[in-house]
Amino acid sequence: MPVKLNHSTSHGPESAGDELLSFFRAMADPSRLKIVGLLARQACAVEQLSALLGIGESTVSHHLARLADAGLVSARAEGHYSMYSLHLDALAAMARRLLKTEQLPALASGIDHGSFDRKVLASFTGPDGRFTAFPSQEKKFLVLLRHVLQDFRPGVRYSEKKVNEILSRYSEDTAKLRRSLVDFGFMDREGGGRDYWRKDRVAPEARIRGEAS
Amino acid sequence: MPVKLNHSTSHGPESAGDELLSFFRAMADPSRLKIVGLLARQACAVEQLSALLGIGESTVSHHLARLADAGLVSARAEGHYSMYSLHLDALAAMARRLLKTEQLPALASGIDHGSFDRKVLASFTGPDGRFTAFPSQEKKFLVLLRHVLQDFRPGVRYSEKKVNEILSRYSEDTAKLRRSLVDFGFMDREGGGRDYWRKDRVAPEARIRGEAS
DNA sequence: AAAATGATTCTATACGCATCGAATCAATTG
DNA sequence: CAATTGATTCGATGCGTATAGAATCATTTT
Repeated sequence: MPVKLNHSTSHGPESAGDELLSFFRAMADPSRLKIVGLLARQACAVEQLSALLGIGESTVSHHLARLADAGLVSARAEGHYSMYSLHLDALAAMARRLLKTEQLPALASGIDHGSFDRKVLASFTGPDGRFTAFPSQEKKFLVLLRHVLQDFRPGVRYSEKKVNEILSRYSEDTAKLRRSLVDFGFMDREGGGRDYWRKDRVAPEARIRGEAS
Repeated sequence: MPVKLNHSTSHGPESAGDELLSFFRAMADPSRLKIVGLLARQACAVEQLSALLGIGESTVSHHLARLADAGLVSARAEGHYSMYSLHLDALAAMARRLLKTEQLPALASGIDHGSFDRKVLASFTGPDGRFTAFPSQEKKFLVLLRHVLQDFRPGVRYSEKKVNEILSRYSEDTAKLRRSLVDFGFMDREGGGRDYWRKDRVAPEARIRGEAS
């Protein structure tokens, strides 16, 4: 008897795509696809499906159990037989999920979006925290810039001397870092370089704290 | 470089569900589902996906090749990178297919719908072609009735004597066969059993030939 | 009650494939 | 040109699972 399991009982970090995953795995088999096709026309018993597909009854039973786990079919006893029927609504629900493209990124939930940055930083910083080199790839260079930017507080004005002091923690080439921070829009300046400040690229509530280093 | 293959070039008995099958198999993996989720937001390079997913670059390359085979992603060279992007339209096309329930039975194309009948006949007929027993299951008994019905021509009237003669090829219990043929609507009769004829359950063009056995 | 039958479970077995590491390729940077 | 780097391919390994057959269970028929 196929166990009915749904209602993800929240006993762990159930990813948003887990339901979709079991759905796809249930459909990712030629025999099961044919079973779905046959059950779409009419409910069938195991024996009949076995004859139609040309595979053993035990195999069919196994496939049906798998489809039932995904909530796609269910059996009801009818006389001596157990007739399996397709749940068209469940199938349609999954299909509609795929059409809502705006919530497709939820499939990537549980992804650590900082892991790439961390990997890049690990490659280009020594054990003292200073940069060993500047990556040639712009995408990775931006990672370094965002990293040094964290030493500047939003809403605080820094003199060029102070900026260089902070940047010198990471590299001797403070000029390149300073210029790049402005070029890529991470910082802005006034008076031809007298004052620098971090441009607001951060969530509003993070601006409350006004401390300077 | 992922090869672009579509337009099923009709080089064989391509089952209607083959496209769907490769689609499902492409999506039936947790890593690939996450890749789809990430690419739904923005195009990515292999290196970045590898870092985000925490799996090797070679593995990611393999997964992307699989998704590309299913027509779900494609790569375009951008500088030194090859940026992979998602084909939202292909994904939507598959989803819409699942919603058209009336053509779901096409998934079972290539199924021999007579195999069940043949199996039943083989179980209940001896080498001489006569029935060894009557199946107790109604569904199987109907198979036998349809079988003997083929010895009667549409549009021809048979006397009860002639009917019994034909039925006696299969079983001594001609009365049960004759009565069942009428009860289940395969044949009709007139004059309280004087004349019998096959009821028209067959395609119209098959009625043209009027021969009697 | 005994026999038959449809279905499920159990046990192997074999194939597919996800994964990694190494080798290779291609393009860029120095 | 040499070195680096991103990407792909290749070889090997381990896990998952599709499948068949035997055993078991439950129901029905005789």
